[in-house]
Amino acid sequence: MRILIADSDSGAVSHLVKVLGKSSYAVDHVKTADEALNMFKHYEYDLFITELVLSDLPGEELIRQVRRSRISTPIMVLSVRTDSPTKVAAFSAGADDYVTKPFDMSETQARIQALTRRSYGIAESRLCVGPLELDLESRMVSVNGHFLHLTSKEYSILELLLLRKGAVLTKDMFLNHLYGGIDEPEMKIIDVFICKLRRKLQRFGAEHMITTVWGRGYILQDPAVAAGTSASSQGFTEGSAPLRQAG
Amino acid sequence: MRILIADSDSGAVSHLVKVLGKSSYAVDHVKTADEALNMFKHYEYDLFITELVLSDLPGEELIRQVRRSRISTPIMVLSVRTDSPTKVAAFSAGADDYVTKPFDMSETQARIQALTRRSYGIAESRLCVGPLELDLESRMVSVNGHFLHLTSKEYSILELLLLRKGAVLTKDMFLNHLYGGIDEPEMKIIDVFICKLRRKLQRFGAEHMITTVWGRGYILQDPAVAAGTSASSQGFTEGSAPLRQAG
DNA sequence: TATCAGCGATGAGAATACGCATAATTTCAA
DNA sequence: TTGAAATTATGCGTATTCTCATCGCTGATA
Repeated sequence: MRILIADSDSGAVSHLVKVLGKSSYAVDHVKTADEALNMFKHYEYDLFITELVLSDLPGEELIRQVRRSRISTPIMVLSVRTDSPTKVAAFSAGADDYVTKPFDMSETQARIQALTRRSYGIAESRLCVGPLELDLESRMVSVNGHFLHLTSKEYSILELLLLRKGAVLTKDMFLNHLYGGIDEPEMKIIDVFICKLRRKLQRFGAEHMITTVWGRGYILQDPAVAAGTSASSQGFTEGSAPLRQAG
Repeated sequence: MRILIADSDSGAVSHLVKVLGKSSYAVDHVKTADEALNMFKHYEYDLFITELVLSDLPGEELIRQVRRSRISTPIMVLSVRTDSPTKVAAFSAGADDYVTKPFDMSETQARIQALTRRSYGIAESRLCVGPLELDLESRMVSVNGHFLHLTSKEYSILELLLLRKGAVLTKDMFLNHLYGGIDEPEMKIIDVFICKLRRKLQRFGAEHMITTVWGRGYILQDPAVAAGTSASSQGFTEGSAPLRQAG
């Protein structure tokens, strides 16, 4: 899960950055609107958190520019200003949430969670596919009722697979989901993690859930459902369900 | 835009109902969780606003039940409770926003707008022509319900054909779609892929879908529909239509 | 009808991607 | 600081796909 934070102040926000980092969010932290816009040019984010007062541009204008660039990433505003007109202006510029400083850490985390899952069109924090269950909040993963011990990266990969189940995900997408803009490792590690994930899933009887799509990437499917199709190596249900929940 | 509000208290909320009604939202107002669940059975909403304290069920439990019914409508909680654990619990049950009473009307309206505007514009990822179906997300292709195993390039070609169905596509277009200008192989390769595609489609009864336009390129059509229509649809017509089916 | 360019089909070698093991490096808690 | 776990890098055998050369055929044109 990838977050961009634009904030010049280094107080409570830097604490937030740390907390999020430890929750295995990939956080990029910039100090100016210009830097933020630049990051948006190169990377995709699941959430953008911004101050309203940045040195080079009013935050509200920044939000407007982001939206004008057709970036639909959810935006959370963090600000000391509590007056209603300011809030309304932020929302109408394109913000999705507004949190006033000083903020309560756990509430803010909950809001961040709500915004990120919503950006995938998902309403619940528990995701299921066949025998596999993943809870976005507690980061617990179970297969047929057995809880798996996943490392942070393994979890992140499985998380993305579940958030976008039924879609082919390229290694680029995984890299983007797992790492901050700078110093991404080589693409080849993704298949190492996939390999490890598969083995852990298999240990409790969840085989053939992660399918390789040659030359493209990987896709997560319920093997029980996919089994119905004979001729192809990668089956899928006939007349299958809509891939995205309305939201 | 359709909104369901569950609230037993008739003070500020009834004012909200009025205001929203005037803003051309269609608002249904119920007083109990039971009524709310009943409404969800019969109607679809773009937003659900609920109190946390309802006479028959804790609001948090109501949210959970809604989510369990696979209803992914955004949920806003309105409550007098301001403590962080309560908020976190609401979010984790599946809420998308939490507003404390007494609430500021204009801010709340802005939040409502932020929640509802996201429900627009969900892209359709499935393309169909006759017996042929292609899903852009999962890259699955089926013919008469049989799933095909296509290689990466084969898929890309079929994808372009479907995205621009009914139009003549030149080999240049295919090359550009497949290689994006860098390291392009010989143009002849397109023939090869088209040939392989045709054979795979044929295997499951989809014949004559990809038609050759001599000297120009290829076109995808539903054979059942195209039977009557000659290929005058492209503005490329030079006398009689030079169409030929491969055998 | 002759001629020529475009198309269909095939198969084999080249190129590429993948799975997995293992090794090297980093991180983090004790 | 040290040791264990996690992360990253590398290497290689295997599997799959891509590409090209080739040949026979088709349609356009004069």
